Amino acid sequence: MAPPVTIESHLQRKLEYINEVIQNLGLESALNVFRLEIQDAGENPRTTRAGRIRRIIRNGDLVDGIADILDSPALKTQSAKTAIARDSILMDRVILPIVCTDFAAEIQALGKKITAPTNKITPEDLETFDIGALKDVIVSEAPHFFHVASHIARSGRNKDLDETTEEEEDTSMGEGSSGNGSESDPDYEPPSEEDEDEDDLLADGKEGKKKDRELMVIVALLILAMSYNKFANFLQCIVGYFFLTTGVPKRTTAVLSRMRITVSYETITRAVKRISDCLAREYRQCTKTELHVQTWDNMHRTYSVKKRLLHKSQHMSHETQPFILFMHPDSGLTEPLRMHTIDRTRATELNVHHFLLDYGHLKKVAAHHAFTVLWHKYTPDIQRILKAKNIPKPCFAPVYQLPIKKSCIYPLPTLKIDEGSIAGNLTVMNAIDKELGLNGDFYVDNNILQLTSGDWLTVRNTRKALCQRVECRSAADRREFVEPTIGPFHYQMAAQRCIMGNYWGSTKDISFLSKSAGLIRDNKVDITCKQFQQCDHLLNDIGKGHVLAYAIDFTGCHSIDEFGIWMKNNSWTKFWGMIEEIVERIFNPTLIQERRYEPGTTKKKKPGAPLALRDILMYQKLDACQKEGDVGRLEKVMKYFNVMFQGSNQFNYAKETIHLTACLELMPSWTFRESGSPQ
DNA sequence: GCTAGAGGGGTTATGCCTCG
DNA sequence: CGAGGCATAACCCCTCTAGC
Repeated sequence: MAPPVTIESHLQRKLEYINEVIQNLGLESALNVFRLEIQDAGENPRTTRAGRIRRIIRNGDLVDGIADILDSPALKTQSAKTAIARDSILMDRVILPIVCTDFAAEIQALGKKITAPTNKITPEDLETFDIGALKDVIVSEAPHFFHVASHIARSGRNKDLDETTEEEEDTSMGEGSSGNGSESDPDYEPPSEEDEDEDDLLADGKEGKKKDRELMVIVALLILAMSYNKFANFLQCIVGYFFLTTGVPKRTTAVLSRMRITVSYETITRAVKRISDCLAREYRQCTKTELHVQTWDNMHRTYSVKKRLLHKSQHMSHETQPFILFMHPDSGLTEPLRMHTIDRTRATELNVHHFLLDYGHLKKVAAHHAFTVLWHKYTPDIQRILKAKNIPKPCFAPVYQLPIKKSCIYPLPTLKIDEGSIAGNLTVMNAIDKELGLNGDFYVDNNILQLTSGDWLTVRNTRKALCQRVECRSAADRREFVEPTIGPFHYQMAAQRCIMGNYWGSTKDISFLSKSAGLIRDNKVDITCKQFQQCDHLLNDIGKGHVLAYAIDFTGCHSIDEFGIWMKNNSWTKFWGMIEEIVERIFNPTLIQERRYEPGTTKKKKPGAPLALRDILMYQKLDACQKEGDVGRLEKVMKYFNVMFQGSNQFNYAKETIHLTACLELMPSWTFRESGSPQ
């Protein structure tokens, strides 16, 4: 079939012809001829030919010669590759050593590129860590090995790796190592298909849980690289840092470091020290020029230490943990605040009308939250009735929404100071200034307003400390530049405590929170609200339950199933009317009174589910507007809790809410009181 | 029944050795 | 020559048990 070979034929055709001739002789490949010669030389060592071959092997020409043969265009044909791959002696004795030498060189070269000396590592290395970038390094430094490893892990199947023509070793290795991979071999195909099925199953069944074979290959290669060179520890360093920061026990790290999945524990601590030094330098630099908020809070720990006391007994340790907060670079808030942006004297204008509640707004928000509860339970039904009327899903328009950006937080070294006292607070402020390398004169000279933050105790003590200093001579000593502000999170905690205190009650009454907590066997929740998250979940769940209960009550249904049927057969007007009715009931004082007392008497009926629902809906709103960054709504809902705090024993919060209202509405030269969303 | 101390589990710091 | 890892000291905490 093929054209006859003549002297003018193309070189490729000539080589193919030689190949054909060798195969017709039953010798399979040119390399096989060479192998037979070596064998022959072994059997008849006294011949001159054997001596020549020994010399070739001794001089190292053999490897070069084989490599030349492998590089020859003749071996680009599939039949030649198959011939080599099938020749086990040739594979084991000749090709494998050549290939392995190349692979070792690749891995060593790779090792030089991924070092991360732990006393040179920087925070940027951690931030910019990207497994994709590591893969790029691997592909550029160890392309052949990566190719082979991908083949073994069968991660590169879908890519057209088989089309590559530049490396014969790999293709032959790949086929050779996966069981003489030719089409005729029956052992080869079935596992492949089975494997593929498993892959599909994984992809269908568990979304996002598919095996990341490429990642496995990358990690395997990086571990191999570390076996040559312990300094090739980039990935291991990152993993180790992750372990240390997530509280993995040292013994676990020790085990994994033996497998070179991480570096050793000592190395990790060195890296952590180095990183903390870097960060300290960074925040010291940034605090001089950028807007930042100094936050601190106290930590009480009980120590049971023998050595530090004469008698072994528990003692309380008071420590303070300061933080520095920077705004996100994109938020546009990087300039420090200046002194003239606030006018403290305007606080005297504070009047009772600043605390009047906007009931219309609160009702609207409550209706929205009640709607959300029903939406989550009856989404298809509500969607259907919305579609029938062709109206969009009601959503609450933000009042004044700030863009939510992640701020940058640096923890400062923990101070052995109790900030519970006024003097302690001053000490904390001085210690922070010392840590940052700033002093009072810096703020005064640059006309900078320094924000501090914390819980209400911190804020109160800071302010009292400032009051004590009012007689100092210089502005720097008076610390006039300090403006304490509160974090809404502590506000929410106080609101939670207040609600819990109001409705905790006894375990005997079904409408009290303690009964509900007991019913679901939630023993982490208590009246002190030590477990914020648990209490949060309980309040939200009870809020949902109350909304549903009200809805069932209003529609005259007797069970939740009946209400489900009602939801299927109603109109939008009836549905929304029901929600408005619920809100009206919980916000109307007359209706509440009627519910609370027996008609015409002062005898109390069962206490306040409507009030509890109202407070919980307001609490949910407080939570939601914090999450959405809606300062306008926050301001309105804070007034609701302000009134509540005034009647509670949360004295600090009662007082500070008033102060906060002045801070928000009167003192600054800017305002949050725009109507509607700024965008 | 109480208590001191042994002993084991665990963490952190540091000196020293090895190896790239 | 310096980074990484090992061995070890120092320390804390908890539990168990012998001895009173």
